[in-house]
Amino acid sequence: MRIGELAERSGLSRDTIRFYERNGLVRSVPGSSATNNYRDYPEDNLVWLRFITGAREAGLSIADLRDITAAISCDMDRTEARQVLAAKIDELKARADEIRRAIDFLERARDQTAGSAEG
Amino acid sequence: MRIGELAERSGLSRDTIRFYERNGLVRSVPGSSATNNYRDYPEDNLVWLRFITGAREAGLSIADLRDITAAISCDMDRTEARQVLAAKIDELKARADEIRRAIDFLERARDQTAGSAEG
DNA sequence: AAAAACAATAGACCATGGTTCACGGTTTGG
DNA sequence: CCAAACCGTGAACCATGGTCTATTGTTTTT
Repeated sequence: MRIGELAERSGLSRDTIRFYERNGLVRSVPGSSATNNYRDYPEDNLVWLRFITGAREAGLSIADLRDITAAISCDMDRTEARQVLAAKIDELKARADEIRRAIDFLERARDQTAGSAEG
Repeated sequence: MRIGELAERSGLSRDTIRFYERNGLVRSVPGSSATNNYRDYPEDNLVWLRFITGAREAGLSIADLRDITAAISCDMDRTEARQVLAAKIDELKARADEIRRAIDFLERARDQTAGSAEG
């Protein structure tokens, strides 16, 4: 599909998709037409962009996602790929821990800010 | 304590602390000297900055933390404060969910990138 | 008392992650 | 056929979250 359709269906803007592509997060192939240089974005980009979007919300950087894309696209040998993925998984787990701590802190603070029906 | 000591003991730079202060994340009071305008940073800023640092790693923005600081500093009435805190807690929980999903995805990808001893 | 360290303020600077704009070419709908 | 919508490219622009650099004045240290 062309970029406009991908944008429409992924909910991202054309510009964001192009930005991701420039940074190695999205892959496309030359389109079939000889009269233009429109690119073709394979269907699986839809699933992929859903992951990317979630991963961005999870706090992974563009650089992180470039590495992950390379690892999953077999741009590197299996050993390296697994190392990259393991490293990002660890990063995410560390972030999850920070979040748990922050939630704890905030819940305690909220509970100390007693309700309006307090004595 | 003065900003240098706070920086030293918190592990943040003076500049970062001043930046946080400008943005309402840190509070200080005028120092006791009449000959300068050095500010005094109460001891509890140490605990507070530890939270701030963790919360930043957890993905809360400066704006989020400004709101949280205001809520916890009783700059607003209890009802509003509890609402703010509840909203930030929800935000963090949503992010935690995204992280779980991303970890799932990456672990599956890692496991499909079979080990070097594969067939 | 003079140098070195520290403080406050203001403004410039930087990286990240997009977004917008200007341009020329292509396709598509009426 | 021709305007509207689409595409690719490149560069400018923007907000966020700091960081660095003067500049000026105040302790501390020697």
